[in-house]
Order: sequence, then structure tokens, then C-alpha cells
Amino acid sequence: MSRTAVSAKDVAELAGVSRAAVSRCFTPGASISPETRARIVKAAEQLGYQVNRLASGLIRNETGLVALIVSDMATPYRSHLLAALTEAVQQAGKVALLIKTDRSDGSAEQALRQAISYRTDAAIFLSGMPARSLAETCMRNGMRLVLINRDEDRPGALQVRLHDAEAGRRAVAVLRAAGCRRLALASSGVGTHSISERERGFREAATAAGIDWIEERFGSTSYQTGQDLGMALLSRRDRPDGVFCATDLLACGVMDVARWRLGIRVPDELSLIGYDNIAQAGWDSYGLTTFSQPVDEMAAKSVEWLSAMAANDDGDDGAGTARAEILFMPRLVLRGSVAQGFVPGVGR
Amino acid sequence: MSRTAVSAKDVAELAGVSRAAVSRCFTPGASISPETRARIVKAAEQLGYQVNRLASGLIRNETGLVALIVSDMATPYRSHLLAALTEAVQQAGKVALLIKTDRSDGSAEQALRQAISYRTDAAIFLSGMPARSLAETCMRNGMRLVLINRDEDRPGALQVRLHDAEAGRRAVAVLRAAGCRRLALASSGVGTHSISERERGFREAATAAGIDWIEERFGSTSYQTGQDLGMALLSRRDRPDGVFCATDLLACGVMDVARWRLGIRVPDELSLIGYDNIAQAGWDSYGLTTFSQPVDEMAAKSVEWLSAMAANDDGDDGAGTARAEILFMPRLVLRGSVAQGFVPGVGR
DNA sequence: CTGAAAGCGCTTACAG
DNA sequence: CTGAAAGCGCTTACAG
Repeated sequence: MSRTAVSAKDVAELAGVSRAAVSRCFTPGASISPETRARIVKAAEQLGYQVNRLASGLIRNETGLVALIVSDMATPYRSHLLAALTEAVQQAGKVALLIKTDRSDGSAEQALRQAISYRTDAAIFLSGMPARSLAETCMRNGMRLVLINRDEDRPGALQVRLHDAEAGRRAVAVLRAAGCRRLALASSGVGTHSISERERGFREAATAAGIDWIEERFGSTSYQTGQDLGMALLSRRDRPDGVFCATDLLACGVMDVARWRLGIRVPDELSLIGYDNIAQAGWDSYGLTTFSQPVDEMAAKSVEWLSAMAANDDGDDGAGTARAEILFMPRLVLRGSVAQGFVPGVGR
Repeated sequence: MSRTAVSAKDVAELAGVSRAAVSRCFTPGASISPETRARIVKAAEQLGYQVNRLASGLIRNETGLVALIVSDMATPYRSHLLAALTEAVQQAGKVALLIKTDRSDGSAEQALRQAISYRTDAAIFLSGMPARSLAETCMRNGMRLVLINRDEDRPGALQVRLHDAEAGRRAVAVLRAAGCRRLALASSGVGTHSISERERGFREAATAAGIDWIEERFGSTSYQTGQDLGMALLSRRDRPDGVFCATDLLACGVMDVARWRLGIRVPDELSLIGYDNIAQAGWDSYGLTTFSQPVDEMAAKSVEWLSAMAANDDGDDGAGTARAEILFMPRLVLRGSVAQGFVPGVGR
């Protein structure tokens, strides 16, 4: 009853070859004769041998591990993005190390340190942001960094982001085209870059159009906050008839308060637009007009970049301070939560 | 521009001690003088040293890695369970290796092989089930197995499950007490053990009460399937007035079809009960009466068991074929989706 | 194509 | 308490 798994030595003995041969058998492109390979494969199967990635990672300086660093992972949007990334990582033959963070100070640093201790080939941040110095240490050591929807820049890291301001602008255009007279902006108080950008776009467009609007911003990006925002915005005398919510979760909360607590009909009396296109936005109860993030594509491109950088490493000496950024355009998804009217085409 | 992170050797040199001393400094309980420790800690901080868990895992035969094996991870219930497990794993000082499976053949095996190749200390299955022989190999090698809501038994593994049949029985009691005359069971066709148990409990109780019921079972456990089930059940002439759905996602679909497509009022004309208590069940649009799984507790207990087993290892020689099982009772959460009536207390 | 040998970064008896 | 040495399971020049 050995406490330790079968090793290359066991396989080598059974197959009557050297340990080096066993290693070559499982190293793509290594020189080995078909016959020895066959013998080794057979022995390996018989013994249930799996190459020890810890040992190989140690020596090859490539673990096949990619850290996924995230908070609020049970949330619809985050879990969707997380699933897409996990899938992409696995498709690339790697495996995901999942590290949960929270809003506490140093949480992102601690997560990144965990990643370092396992020598992950890369770390992908879905939330939070590591201090510049630590990030630099990582990259100097050959770890790749991907920042998804993160505000600050980290030279050498890949930034994957969306044109959020444009979404805010389009929201105004859609609401106006629907005939809304009094607009509102409902947002959380987290002050994330991508959320601030959505707000900025909204304000810009509203200002440019010379129309008035009100706004409420507080709380986290939750359904509950959405309800509170809805209450605050919709129980006023001069209540708005068109609201852009910074996320779908907020929009669901606003819509539910409107319908079930204040008796306001959607979209007849209130048009609503969200952002993220979570699954619930497509459910019959919501039918929410929203902006969709190309989550699968974002995940695929991130992992593609990782592989490209790894290939690069063989060549140059890792100057790699080039600014890498991929910008996606959120796609408007029209559903029933916005009153009928002329819907503007693409662009402004 | 070294491609490799700082090692214990670097720290030892800077601190003027041996590499062994550095190792002891970061090994809890190792004998080291306060002065050397202080020197080493300082040097380590200065250099940004992180113990290489790959190397230590190799030698200590304990990687600190726990594999979480799951499918449909973006689903509300799964993502919640996944988050709870990740949290629990981190609380215990370990880190989660996330492996996504699908319904294809051998997917669970492949996932487990990945776990083996990284020598994870344990693997927790949230979905799927590895072949008996592979599971045994794992456990012989000291890897712990936890099966959450899985049907089959794997000697030596921890089974974490819920008393699903009881939930089915209670659902019938609640619907009858609400005055429902014609019951229905809406379930997916996946035939998972836990879902079959919910069905079994429902049928048993309905039979025992001598009342009639209809049922529909097909598709996956999705909102979409819920809509289809709702259409099938509720467009009949003799449509039911009380439906137990095997999951909340199904229930949401059924409710939406009832309300928005068939104009059936909930709960006046139709009482609905789900299972899982996903976040959406608590949203105003649904207010779904359902059964809650104690997800956090399930996660905590699973990880606790892992730690206990690890402690055990030092002592005995890993006979460990004892049957380990933890059974939780789903908790009824009453909301507005069931018509008012006498609500039975605990038990039948 | 193949094997013996060195080495990745660590831990852990073993002496002192 | 401390260091020198052996060894975890692998990969990879280096000879042959």
C-alpha cells in the first residue's frame, strides 16, 4: 500500500528501458523509436502511470497551471466568464487554479502570491488588481498577466476590455428613440473602471442631447442594490420613464421593484436597459434590453495571447514591455424592456 | 532578467545561512532560533521569496491542491456550491484546482487523471463520477475523494448527500395543504440520483395519500426545459394546480410560461415548488417556495473531513475503507408561490 | 535512438 | 539549533 503514485522508474523497469526513455515517450517531439514507445505506453497503461506535473513543472519551468483570480464568483456574469476561461484554459491543454478574492485590502496580492508559489504560467484577473511592484516581479519571472475589465495598466500585461462608454451612449440613444422624456442612471457605488465608463458614456450622451437626467449610485452590484436603487428613483414625484442600469443584476432589481412594489408597468411606463446580458435577462419575467459582453471570445483571446507569448519566449529575451490590449464592443441585445419606438441603427 | 523566480538558495545567501535553515523557517514547527528566523524572514521579504509549492509538494507528498470537478459551472446552484467549496478550501490553507467536465464519456476519468498528474491531495466531485478502478487507484495513492450528491458509492470516499426523497414527500404535503387538487411532477430527463430521489419521494407521498398526479420528464435541468415542461403540463385540459419541480431553474421556467404565455396566475391558479433555493428563487418575480441545500455547511464539512483524514494518515496505515457519509436535510423555504392554506409543521 | 548523469527547488533524517 | 547530504520525480544536454 504505497502512499505514493507510480513513477517513471516503475514504468521503466516494467518496460525494460531507462527512465529517460519514459520521459521522452511523454514529451512531444522527443526522439524515440516507435517500438520503445509502444512498450512504454503499454507498461504505463498497465500501471496507470501519469507524468508528475509537479516534477516536470519544476524542471521545465512551465507548470501548465493558469491562475484565475476572481471575487463574487457565484454571480451570473462572473460565473459565466469564469466558466468560459476555464474552458479556454483546458482547451489549450492547461488547467485552472481557482483563487477567490474579496474586497479586503491585499486580497489580490495574496492571491497572486498563491499563484507564484505554484509557479503558474499565468494569472488572469477577473477582479481586483495587484500592486504594480508585485506584478512586475511576476512578469520578470516569466509569469504572464491578463487583466479583464481592469482599470489600471500594468506594462507587459494583456488588457482585455470593453468599450463601456459607448454602451452608455447607446443606452441614451435607445431610450430617447423609445420616447423617454426623463432619463435616469442607476449604478452601484463600487466605482469600478468599467462601471464608471458606462456612467460616463451615459452622462456624455445625455449632456450632448441637451436632456435632463437624474442618477443614483450606491451599494454593491447586486439584485438587492437594484431594488434599493429602484425604490429611490421610482418613488419620486418626477420619476423617470427611462433608466439605464450599470449591470443586469441591478436592472432586475429595479424592474422587480417597479412591477411588484410600485405597480409601474414595464415598458409602458418605464423603459429599462441593463448591461452584461446574464441568463436572467433573457428570461420571460425580465426580457431585458441589455449589452452583451462577448465572454467566450474574450476568454479565447486571452488564452490565445498566453500561448503566443509562451511561444515568443523561446525567441527573444523577454523585453515584452509592449502594451497589449484587446478591446471589444458590447453588443446591444434588444428585448421587451424598452418601449417600442424608432430604434437607431448601429453607431450613434 | 532571470526567467525563474527567487529560490531558497538566494535567500540563504543573502541571510548568510544554509538552504536547510530557510526551509525550516517556513516549515511550521521546525526547530529554528528566533534570530535566524528573523534574518531569513527579512531576506525573504527583500527578495520577494515564495516557497516553491511544486518542489515542496514533490518531497512532502502533499501539494495543498484540491481538485474541484464540475460541469455546468455557470449555473446558479453549481456556481454557488463551487464558490462555497473554493472558500472552504482556501480557509483550510489549500488551493482549488478547477476542472470542468461535460457529459461526454470518460470526462470524469480525464478530469481525475488531471488531478492525479498534479498530485492533488483530494478531488471533490460536484458532477460526474469516476470509474471504480480509477477511484481506487487514487485512494491507494493517498488521494482523498469526496462525492457531493453522487449516486454510486466508492469505498473510502466521503459521500455528501441530501435527503432528497424527504423533500419530494414534503412537497406533496405542502401542495395538498395549500388545497391543490391535481398535482404534477416536472423533472428533467437527466436521471441523476438526487433528482430521481426527489421524484421517488413525490410519487411515494402522492400514492400514499391516494391522490392522482401527472408527470413530465425530459431535457436537461435548465430554465429552457422548465418552459417546455410548463408548456406540456399546463396546456392540457385537465391542467394541474400544484407542481413540484425537481430544481428551481425548472420551476422558474414553468412559472414564467404559466404567467407570461398562458396567463395562469401564481399562486391563485397554480402553486409551485422548486428545489435548490437559488438566488433567483428569492427575487420578487419568482418568490418561489423551495428547498434549500445547506451549501456552505456541505462545503465546510467536506473540507473538514479532508483535514481529518490527512491527520489520520500519520497514524494508521490507511486501511480507510470505512464508509463515510454525511447526510443533510433540505430545508423548506416558504415563499409566495404556493397558495395560502394550512402549512404542515416539520415531518409528514 | 538510447542511457548515465546532472540538476530543478525543496525537505528531512543525520551528525555535530 | 544548524549544516552537509540524500532524495522526491522529472527533463535534458552529453556521449555513444
